[in-house]
Amino acid sequence: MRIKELLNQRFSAAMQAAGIPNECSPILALSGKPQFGDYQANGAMGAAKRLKTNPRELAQKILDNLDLDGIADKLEIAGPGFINIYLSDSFLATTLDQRATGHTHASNFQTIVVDYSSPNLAKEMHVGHLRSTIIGDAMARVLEYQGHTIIRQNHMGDWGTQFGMLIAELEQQLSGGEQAELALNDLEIFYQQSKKHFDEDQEFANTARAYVVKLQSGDQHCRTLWQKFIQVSVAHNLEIYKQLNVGLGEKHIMPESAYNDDLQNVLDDLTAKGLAVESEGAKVVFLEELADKNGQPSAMIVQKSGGGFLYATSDLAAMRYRVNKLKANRIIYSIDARQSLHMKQVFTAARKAGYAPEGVALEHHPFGTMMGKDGKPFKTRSGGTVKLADLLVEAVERARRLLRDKNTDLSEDDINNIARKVGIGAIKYADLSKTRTNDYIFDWDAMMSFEGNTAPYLQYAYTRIRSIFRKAHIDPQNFNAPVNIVEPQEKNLAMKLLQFEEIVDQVASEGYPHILCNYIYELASAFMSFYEHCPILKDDIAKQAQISRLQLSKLTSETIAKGLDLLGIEVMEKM
RNA sequence: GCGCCCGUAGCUCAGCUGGAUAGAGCAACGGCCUUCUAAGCCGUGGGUCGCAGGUUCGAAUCCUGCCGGGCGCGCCA
Repeated sequence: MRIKELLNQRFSAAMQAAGIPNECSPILALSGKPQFGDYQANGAMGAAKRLKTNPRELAQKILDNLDLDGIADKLEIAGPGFINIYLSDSFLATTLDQRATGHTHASNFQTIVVDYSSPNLAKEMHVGHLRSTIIGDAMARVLEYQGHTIIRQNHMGDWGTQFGMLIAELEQQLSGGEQAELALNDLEIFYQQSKKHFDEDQEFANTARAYVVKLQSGDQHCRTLWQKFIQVSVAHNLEIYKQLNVGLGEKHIMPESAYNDDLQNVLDDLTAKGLAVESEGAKVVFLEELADKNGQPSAMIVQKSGGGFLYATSDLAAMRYRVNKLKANRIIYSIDARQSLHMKQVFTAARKAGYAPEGVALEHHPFGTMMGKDGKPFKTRSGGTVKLADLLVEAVERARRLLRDKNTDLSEDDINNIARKVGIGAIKYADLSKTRTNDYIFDWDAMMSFEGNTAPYLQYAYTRIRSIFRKAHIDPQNFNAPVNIVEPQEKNLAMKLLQFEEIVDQVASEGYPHILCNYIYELASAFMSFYEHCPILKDDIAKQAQISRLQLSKLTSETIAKGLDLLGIEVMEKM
């Protein structure tokens, strides 16, 4: 049950009964301070302005018509017309008791395409791919949890100009007796060698250019070399996803090349509809909807003067596929904020061309850049791009060192397993916990200090609870007891527990995972405080209080684990 | 030139359709381990919310203009 929703309904009914027009919302919010109750309704003031009456009198009129029997045990009007709501302990306890093991699904199921990660296969994945990958994955998990049908789409870049260069390089190395596996052992080095040849060797460059054309027109020789390369690169990416605990696999790959045969069709269609016109030798879609102040329409090139297609074209082809074949109701693009204009263009063109009818929601979920401690884009000490694989290895290694320093009870196997979950979790959480639209500073020391708002703090809260149950020889899965709220820490924890579903709803609709992070952190903090103040297994604890506290602990552990799971972060029994 | 985003405590960040005295963490300082894991808890200090106007009962939040920073703008993806 969503408490806010319940209060909203009750207040709306009361406002209607008080003769307040429906457009006026009760404006319910959590109270910022204990002296203002648990929740507050701030709608009386706005409604009073509209009706030109006294806000406090109107608030009283709302209260006269309000039925919160068994929910709140105190209501008060404060300040200019705030209504403060004090929830009753028994209501919170009963609501927690009634909380089903499952959860409330979304009321209207949708088919949602989430386009994320989408690395370029020409090189190894680097830190620039991290945000799309983990933010998109978190969204997919959240929406899946709500019961929607989620189709993950990994729009891998396997079709650019650079592939001519890469297969020419591969051909040369293979003809020199090199094994493909060995040549492609380090994709980054391979790319650099290839680029060097391309820049320094005229003949090689010509071959490379010719190979792009041959590849795209289906030449078998080029196709075979290309597949060899793609295979290795894809395997590398899949390994990264596994390391990251990201739900992307082989079946989610829908690379650019898959749309190759449809690009001409898209262009023909755009031309037939009068959307694509010739301009300076290229085919361009001019969008008046995105015109600047001077009336200059925004231009999106869909075919180069040489005849080649661009990513705008394949994005439109992908859009048609997702709407027509995948039957998407909502399409989410987890893509860098720097591509905002491009996304706007694609969306606008897709609407005009009828590829995405109004009923299909198109959402660009942009994110900022990962910065170093110096505030400039995150690079290695020598100034190169940081490979994702290296980043993950370092995270796990740092976590392992920390575990060794802190604890000697754990076996080597335990340490390795926990270090992976802690290290990877720390990286993901550090990213997901920041507002995604802003740039953020990547700071090893901050995220690995494991203090405050970090993944390890949340994981630690979880292990503390598991430890209690181990000590009590109780299997939490089979444990169930009525909640009884006495202490303020118990109430605070109960309140937080009951907010989980509405937080998930918010993340699902708005697409900001940091809201969920903040919530889990507040929940874990509430538990830590409860843990310190409300002993559970001590001898002098009354049976009723003990089982109630065990129940609160159990619900907390489940909620933390589920919340972290929606973010793609794992928990462990000990740490 | 045009367009988008950002500016909140020393640092990193929250701040929920405009709400009450702007909140966390880190760092600093002071307490709490023979008692369920101290990766923890409790407390103290620290902010002209970039600047100036405007809208109103009320503005970090909305509008306008400046200042400062980042990014993008037809043949790369």
